[in-house]
Amino acid sequence: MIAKIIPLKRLPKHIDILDYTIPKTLEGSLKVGQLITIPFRTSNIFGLVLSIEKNRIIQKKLKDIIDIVIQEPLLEKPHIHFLRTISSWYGTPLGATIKMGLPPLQKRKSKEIVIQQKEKTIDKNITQKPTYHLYTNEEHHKKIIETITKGSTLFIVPEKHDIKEIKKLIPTERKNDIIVWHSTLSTKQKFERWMTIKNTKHPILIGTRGTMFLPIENLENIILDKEHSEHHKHWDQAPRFHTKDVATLLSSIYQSNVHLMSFSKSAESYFHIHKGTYEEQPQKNNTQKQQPTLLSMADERRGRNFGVFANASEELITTAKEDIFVLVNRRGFATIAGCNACGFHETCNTCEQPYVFHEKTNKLHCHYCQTKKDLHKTCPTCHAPISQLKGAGTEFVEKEVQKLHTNRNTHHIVRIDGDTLKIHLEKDNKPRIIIGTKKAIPYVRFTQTTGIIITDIDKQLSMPEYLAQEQAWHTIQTLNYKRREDSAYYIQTWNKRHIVLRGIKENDRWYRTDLSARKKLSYPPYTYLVRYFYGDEVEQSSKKEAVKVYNKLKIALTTHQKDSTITAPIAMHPKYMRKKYWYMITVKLPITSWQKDLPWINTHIPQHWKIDPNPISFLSP
DNA sequence: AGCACGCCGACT
DNA sequence: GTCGGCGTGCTC
Repeated sequence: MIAKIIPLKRLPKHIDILDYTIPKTLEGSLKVGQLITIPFRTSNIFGLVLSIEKNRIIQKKLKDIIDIVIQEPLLEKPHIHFLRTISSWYGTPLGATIKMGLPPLQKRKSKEIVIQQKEKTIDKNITQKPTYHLYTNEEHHKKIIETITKGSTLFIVPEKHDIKEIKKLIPTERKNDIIVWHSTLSTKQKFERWMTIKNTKHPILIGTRGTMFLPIENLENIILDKEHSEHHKHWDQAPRFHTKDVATLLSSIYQSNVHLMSFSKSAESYFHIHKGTYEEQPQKNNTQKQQPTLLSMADERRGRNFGVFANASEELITTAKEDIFVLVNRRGFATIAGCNACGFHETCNTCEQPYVFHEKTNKLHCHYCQTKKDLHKTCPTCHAPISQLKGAGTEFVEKEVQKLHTNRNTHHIVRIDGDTLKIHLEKDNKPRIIIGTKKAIPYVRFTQTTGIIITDIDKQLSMPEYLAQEQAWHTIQTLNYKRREDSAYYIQTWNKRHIVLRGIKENDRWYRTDLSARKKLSYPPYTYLVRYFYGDEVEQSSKKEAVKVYNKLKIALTTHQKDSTITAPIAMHPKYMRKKYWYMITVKLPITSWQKDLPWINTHIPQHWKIDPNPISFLSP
């Protein structure tokens, strides 16, 4: 008798399943899903039993399985099937993917794994449509959670700090079933919690995206909260998955109900609700909070105000009795040195990213390839003096706030952005003015914040990304959701008539416009997008490789008559990153068949390429 | 990926 | 005759 074994070791994709002979002594006790030890090359390693085959002719000499580590299988068959699908979608080696569903394994510690046998429940065999819940306040949010938290439930939140908020909303009688999971747990905690999950009948698992790989059998409900958030995508490293795609797969395997919820509906969900692929839970008459006030910067200039803040914003800052939050866009767009006369701005020669001006060194910095350059005094094209372009960064805005507060000392003025390494907040009762990027939002005390200002929404709105508008929309809605009812909320803009800003008054307007633009360009949600990218130290080699794979893929797609389109290789943005030049190819698959098309296309992609299905960015990694 | 194997050139 | 450097190919 032989067995197919998945070696639990980081190995290349093509050696994911190996055959071993089953020694007579283990014949009766070997089971699918068991953790075993196998000889591999010169040492013994862990392996997982994938299948047992009784009548197969053995062609070549195979090695014997050494021993069974734990009698009770670590993973159930459906869970192995789930992880194999993940491996085929995201091109991750099977052994490494299986490990995502297992506890941290150490040779000595593995003896401590104790698994109680659980009785099997009968499959329901009906998969319902995903249900959508839009909530307008935390009370409403809590009510929804109370009605759907039945049996074993998986809560996926976009970020770690969202976990404690959900914990508060779980009905009291179910609080004992809560198990929290996130990537920063220690090895010991992960080990213990993995066993608790395995041995709890109806757990309520709350965690970030990695929680979806844990072994919850008979999963009844999958809930994705803040469904609009870009943090639902694991873009960082392989497998580059989106929680929505993984949730759909889980629900098809366990026949679980999928619930999507948010206070700000994603365009994708809007599309699915109207198409009927999602069922929207009817809204009770929940009062909507008043939307933000738009402040036209063009009008301010006409009124001879040339500052960063509109007059109303300035008044808010100078008269504040409690906290104020000033949201400024990302640093990269902050202090770009350029010419106000002709629009010239300095870009890095290697990666084509705009340079960022740093006052400390008085030089231009490229934060992608770490190069520095002296600042031109005058514009090389039109000889006008070079200045810092409008749309100031957090540092600059902080200085402006300090100016407004000279000799006052009523507030702590705190800057929180991607550069701030340690966030230091004084514990005293003195009010704060926080100047920060989106990263600062979790540190804002919304119950004592009486004013919110977004200084430069325009930069976000004009980014060359198909999701840029949507992200701006959700940022606006997030602050509106979190803010105190009686607080002031200002958005400064140069373009009051921008479609996103018009959407503030006519809710559906932005959704419809943005979706029709996406339809014209065959972008998601009308197609399923997959990006493949490749990096090389030599730019020409990277480009050549991309062209080669593109041609190969194009032939494969046409000969197999796949209903998919492919775009010619383009440089990524930034194209030089981590000492490599990056090129990419994108493929658009039909939304009805991507699940089976994706693994097929992946087989045409060479080893060292990165596979990124359902990306949140079109140009950037 | 990581390791063994083998081919070849240099050196005791 | 032996040591070691690196290119090739396999892992059950």
